[in-house]
Amino acid sequence: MGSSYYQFCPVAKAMELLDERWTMLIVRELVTGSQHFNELRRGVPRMSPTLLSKRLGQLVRAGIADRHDDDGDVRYTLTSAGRDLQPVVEALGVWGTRWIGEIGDEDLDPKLLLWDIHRNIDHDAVPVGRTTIHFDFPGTPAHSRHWWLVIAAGQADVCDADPGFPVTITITAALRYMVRVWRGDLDWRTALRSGDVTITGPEELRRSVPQWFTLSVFAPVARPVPSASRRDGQITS
Amino acid sequence: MGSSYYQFCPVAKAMELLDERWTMLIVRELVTGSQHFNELRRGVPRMSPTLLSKRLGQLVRAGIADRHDDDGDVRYTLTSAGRDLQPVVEALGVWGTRWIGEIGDEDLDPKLLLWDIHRNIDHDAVPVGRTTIHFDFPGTPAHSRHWWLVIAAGQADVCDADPGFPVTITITAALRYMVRVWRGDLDWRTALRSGDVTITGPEELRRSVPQWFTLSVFAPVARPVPSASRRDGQITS
DNA sequence: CAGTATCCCTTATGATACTG
DNA sequence: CAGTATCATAAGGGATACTG
Repeated sequence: MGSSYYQFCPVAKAMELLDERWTMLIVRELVTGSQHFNELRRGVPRMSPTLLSKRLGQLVRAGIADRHDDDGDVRYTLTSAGRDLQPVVEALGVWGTRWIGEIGDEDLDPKLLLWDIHRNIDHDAVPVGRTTIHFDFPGTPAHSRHWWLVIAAGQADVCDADPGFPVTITITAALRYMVRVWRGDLDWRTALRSGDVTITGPEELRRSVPQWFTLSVFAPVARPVPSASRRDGQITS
Repeated sequence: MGSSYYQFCPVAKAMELLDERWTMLIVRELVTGSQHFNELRRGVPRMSPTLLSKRLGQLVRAGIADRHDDDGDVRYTLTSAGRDLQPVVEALGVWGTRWIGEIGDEDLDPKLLLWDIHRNIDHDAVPVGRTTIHFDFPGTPAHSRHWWLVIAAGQADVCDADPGFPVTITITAALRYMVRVWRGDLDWRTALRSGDVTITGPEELRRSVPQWFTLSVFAPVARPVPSASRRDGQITS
């Protein structure tokens, strides 16, 4: 539920609804456009379905989301109040981008990365016809090392098994580097020049590959100047 | 600690640090300028000192706050990362102001209201010399019905007992209405005209009283148009 | 697809009292 | 002033299996 702070301050009233674990991530997913239960789940894979269900119920009761059941086709959408949370999500993302650059190994989830990437393909930049991109993350455990992105007809599908189509382009990179590129911590040019990310395939395509992907919306956020001494860090206690 | 979401998304990384109960309220207090432990406590009176202490430690470890101990004089201040949270606090406050207009009786804490008001006196608007404002909240339990604000020499003090000075002005209102004025849900003019708030004292002063107070920073926030049907509400489950 | 049903268990938090 | 110490309770949340 999010128990009360017993304050009339609007920040407190807002946090009563929003400060529970996972809640803002679900709002983020809804802002991003996910609507179906299992679609939402993919954005918060470590959350149990029970808890997701509970949180969605809370968001509906709070007037932030609506549940539409059109004959078995259930969708969750944001209400106007929910849509108005976008600035909050953005402010959080900007802050997180600026001040939490250190990502732990446990945070590097390839499935989540592919899920993000597939939602942000620039279909106008990708060649017409079917394009199959093979991602190879050396250093990542075998079962999640290889991924395929099949792009066709303005649609993109993620596969964790070889779909069998001829591979157009292969992108090879330690998962961490690919994530850094996605987040905008590292730009394509630098990553490619240093060899931390490698693109394999026909010369004439290779150059345009970076344009196929629209990176994280937070990628363009200006990083703080690395001042004299700063302590970064997660809360560890 | 705020356990991990195991996501590289900056929103998730930010919420790992910020989504624990009370944390954003402490950040709000720090943004507002409170520094001393007991000063911070006044802003979060329902929080136990143990928990406040713990949260402050977490904020320090997270690089959001600094603890300065100058010879026993302990102060907490925001780091540059912490100061950069102001947009987040503001976005939350704006959202809360727009979408959570229904304040429960339990949220109407007169002490908190006076504490807020006293921090936001427009000393240039208040008469020179000593000004004593008596707040009377009929309907509020006897022990917290009467409050005094003593303003002098650019300083304001809150008293829950009669300080004995001659009262310059008395403001009488149900606590709820005074809170609504403070939050900007109700403007002075309307409140005075309807009689929900009454100002007693010398005619020439009465008119200027509203100018003495700078209301909540969120008071000017535009409220959403009250559309056809909307369900407001707290999470109640 | 869209959730429920259980079960367990840590831990977060509230309340209160005390200290250098 | 600036916290610690202690304690007990509730509940929040993780894991897993199951259902119409």
